[in-house]
Amino acid sequence: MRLATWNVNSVRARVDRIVEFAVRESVDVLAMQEIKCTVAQFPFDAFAEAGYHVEAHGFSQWNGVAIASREPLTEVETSFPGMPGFANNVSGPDSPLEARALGATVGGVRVWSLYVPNGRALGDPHYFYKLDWLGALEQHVRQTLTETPDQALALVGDFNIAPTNADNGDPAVVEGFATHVSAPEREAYAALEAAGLSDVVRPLVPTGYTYWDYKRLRFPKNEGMRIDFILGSHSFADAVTGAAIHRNERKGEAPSDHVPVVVDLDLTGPDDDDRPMIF
DNA sequence: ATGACTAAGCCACTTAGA
Repeated sequence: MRLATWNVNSVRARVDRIVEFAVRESVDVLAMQEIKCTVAQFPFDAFAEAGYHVEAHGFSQWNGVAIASREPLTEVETSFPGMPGFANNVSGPDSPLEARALGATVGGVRVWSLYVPNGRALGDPHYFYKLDWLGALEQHVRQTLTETPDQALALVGDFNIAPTNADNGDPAVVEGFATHVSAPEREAYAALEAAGLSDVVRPLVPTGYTYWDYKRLRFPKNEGMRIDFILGSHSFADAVTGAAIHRNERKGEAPSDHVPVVVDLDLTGPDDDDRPMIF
């Protein structure tokens, strides 16, 4: 199975480009973030013509997540337990939920397409919302992997955190003055790893950014950030056979500011033929 | 000068992204 995640920054503005990529790269499951439309506005037909089922979740022009898959998606959820909402600068369990999470099962893998809140600025209500949101996500991962430790679980998407200084090449994003690189955000990311997940791309693709700001020639100067990740439980990580960051998707006509991140999985499990026969 | 991209909607300005 080939699984990809991509913050597409409006699915309607570049649907042809997205579907062409999925077909060209033989992507089986494509998790998307920032679809920037309602479910009613989603261009399902273009995906269906290319052989993809789609589950989409979006309320408005803001946020929105989706998963396209060649095989049908089951057990679809539009939030994880405890996920806080946000409206009118108030976050918490009583605020309306935003369209930032979509969970579905395919090929035995539980996939979450996630668009972690941006945070806007250090100290902004949205920043505390981001930290609360990540804390609830960690709790969900912890609970899932306590109940079913061998579940192939993947959290994929735009985490809006550069976990190390090497993941930030944008000179405007300065530690101590900007979101994405603050200690609490990095601690929230580390807590996901402590809960039993690992970045399955980094061992195979140690360097490279996944996002470049549209402004100030960030892409030609390669002043980007690595903020889009595929985090997997041990069963998922053990099945990974390859990974890629498709930097070329930042080029050309009307690109997203993010590029796709892809992993290949061998989910057939241990080969019985390799084991000694015991009578 | 801290600005100068992009997308969507109450569409010619505002909000949001990061």
